[in-house]
Amino acid sequence: MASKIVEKIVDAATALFARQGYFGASTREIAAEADVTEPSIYRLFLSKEKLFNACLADVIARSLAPAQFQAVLSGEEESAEFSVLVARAVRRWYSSLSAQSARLLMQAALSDNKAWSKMAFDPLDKIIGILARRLEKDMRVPRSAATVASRTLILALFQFKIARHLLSPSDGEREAVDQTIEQWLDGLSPI
Amino acid sequence: MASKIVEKIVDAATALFARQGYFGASTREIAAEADVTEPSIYRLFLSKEKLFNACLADVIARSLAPAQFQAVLSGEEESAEFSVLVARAVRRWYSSLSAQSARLLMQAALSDNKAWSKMAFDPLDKIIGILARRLEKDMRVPRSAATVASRTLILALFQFKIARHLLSPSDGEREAVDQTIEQWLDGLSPI
Amino acid sequence: MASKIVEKIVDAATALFARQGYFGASTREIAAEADVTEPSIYRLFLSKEKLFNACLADVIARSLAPAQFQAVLSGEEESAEFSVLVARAVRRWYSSLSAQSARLLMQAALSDNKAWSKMAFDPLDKIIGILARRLEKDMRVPRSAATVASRTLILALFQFKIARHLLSPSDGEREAVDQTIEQWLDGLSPI
Amino acid sequence: MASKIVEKIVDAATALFARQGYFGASTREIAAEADVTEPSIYRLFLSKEKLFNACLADVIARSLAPAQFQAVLSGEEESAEFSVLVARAVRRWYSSLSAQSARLLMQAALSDNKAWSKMAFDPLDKIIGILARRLEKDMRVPRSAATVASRTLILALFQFKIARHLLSPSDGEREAVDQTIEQWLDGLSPI
DNA sequence: AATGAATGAGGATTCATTCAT
DNA sequence: AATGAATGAATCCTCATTCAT
Repeated sequence: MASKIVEKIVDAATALFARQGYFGASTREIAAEADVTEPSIYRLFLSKEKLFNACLADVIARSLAPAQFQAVLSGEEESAEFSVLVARAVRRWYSSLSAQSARLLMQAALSDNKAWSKMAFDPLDKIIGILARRLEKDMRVPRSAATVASRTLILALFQFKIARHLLSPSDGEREAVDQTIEQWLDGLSPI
Repeated sequence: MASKIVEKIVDAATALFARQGYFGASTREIAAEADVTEPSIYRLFLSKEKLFNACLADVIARSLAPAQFQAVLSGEEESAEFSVLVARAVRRWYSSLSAQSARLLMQAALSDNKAWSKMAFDPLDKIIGILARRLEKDMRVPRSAATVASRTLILALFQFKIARHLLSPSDGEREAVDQTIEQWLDGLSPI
Repeated sequence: MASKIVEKIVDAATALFARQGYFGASTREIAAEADVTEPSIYRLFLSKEKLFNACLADVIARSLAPAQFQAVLSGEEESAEFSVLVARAVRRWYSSLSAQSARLLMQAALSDNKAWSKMAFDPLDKIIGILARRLEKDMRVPRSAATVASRTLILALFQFKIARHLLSPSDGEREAVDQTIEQWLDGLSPI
Repeated sequence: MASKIVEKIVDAATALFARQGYFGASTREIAAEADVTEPSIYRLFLSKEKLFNACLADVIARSLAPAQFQAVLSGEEESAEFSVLVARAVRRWYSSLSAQSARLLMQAALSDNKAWSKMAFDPLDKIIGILARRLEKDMRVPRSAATVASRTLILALFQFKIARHLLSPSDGEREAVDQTIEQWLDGLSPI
């Protein structure tokens, strides 16, 4: 299992990068956390930058995959009501995203590295786009309004994922998110 | 004017911390950017941590001050319609917040330092609370729903401030925000 | 053919050592250049030092072999004039020495390792000695003068081999060397 | 005396670079030898490369300065015989060059860095040129022959400086060099 | 009040070498 | 015989911080 060590390193690095940022996490720390020597990291990832890249790609691949969102939205079960489908898709997207992943994405987004911030926001952008198109089609909301609405929901939830423990520490996350989605659906005004 | 140099340092440090994070910005860089020597920084701020603290406090003081938000909301001009007041307050809060400030706040929020993330989210939390209480009172929205709604708007706008150039590079920021607020007001369902 | 790989390694290592010196050339580079794995190098040469030794020995064996110089000098064709023989011997010695070999020898000569610098200069010393003895015998030049003269020619040519492209980049190497030898022969003053 | 430390570092570095080459001498060693901390080196020289550069420039400036050679050659004392002037100039040039300097120059010459090998050979080239022009003028030796002759002498002596202890360990350096120059002068054939 | 010089600790990265397989 | 993975030590260099002046 050669990939076992790759996984160990990516996991450790993701955790540390998410918590301390790119510059705050040292390769030494990462190696220690992954129970691996530093040169092993360099053999497998060549540089700290590329390791960060790998973590970012991993997080993106395993979380908010737009394709999956699309799939859930266009629902096999055509019978289901529109609002139910949307709620389900958004909820799944949200819960596929661990707090740690969200933090790593945000670290990437804030970094000086253009490629990384693009990588981080791209999936959000795609999700927003998919959702907007669906609103446009099914609720006859004008495109621009649909985009604004989608953006509001997705950005709010993304930010909430990062900040929840500070903004509503007592409430359950599940309920808070459900309420947010529901309320948002209620507010959608078909024309 | 001893405070002239304090200001220069805080400005330079804020810019660098916002862009590169706490660990990514070195005191050397900061000193160079502020056109000051490193020991001057230490004389005035004692440590890098305390300098970051000062930047954070400065940003918070000059941006999203909850007191101001409260003031605008409770409006001197009582005659004004509720929705107009809310829109105005939110818009002012949003535009008081430079992209750089938002990024610094986010850097603080993401940092391992509990005090900093608390400092960063506290004003958001306060704004959300103020807005929610107003919704409750004036629109007779139940407290819980009011909080959810307020949170959605504020978090979405905050995130948008950071990400705008990546999420809707073509649109004007002004319009996008106005639309977001308007739409949100439309969706508010009084009971 | 186990020796095929030995050869590949020695060739690659010689090239790299000649260009970058002992410390400047890494075993990794050498392995890559030789298209071989690093452990193979260690199996065959035991250490980097011993590999350098092997390269040095190889270069010495294949270039400025004093025995050959001696052979040419004492010439099978006894009839040939003395100066012709000398010119031929020196020219052959010179052209047996590639620029790369000369550089490797110089790297060895400059190294802190006494054994290596001795190894590098030994053949030069032998060539000088042989040439001097011949001058003494055939031209009745006193031993000391003969040594001085021989040393001048050999050292100049050796240095020229290393520096030619910087010292007379336009001229052909062949002509420059021939001229040098000729002129030197002309200057020899029999007593 | 801010320059005291610069001098200490350059001296230590020159010694180590001359003996062990650019890659063989570590900044740690250099710092220890100079009785200075590593960061001090970096404050003053910015990088190891630039430190080497400084050493090289220093050696060149203090040794084989062509201008000085020229001055001696064109001699204030016009009365002096040509051969005496030449001998004196060459002897001075030779003795201005410590063995350590010669080794550093050779290390530079052998390095992969084009700029360094050029820097190292440039003064030799200049000396050769000056000497050749003088031969041409005063001894009516054709230019090409003059260059060849000058090159032979200078390269031989330069190489001898590096190798003497290995090539004529018993003789005094002084005598060996004097003999070389004398013999060379004898061999010069005016036309 | 201000600065140039200094420093110990640590940063990322690569080294020569060895061990399983 | 050959290789991919591993490792401890060292590489160059920068950090936050302090000390004289």
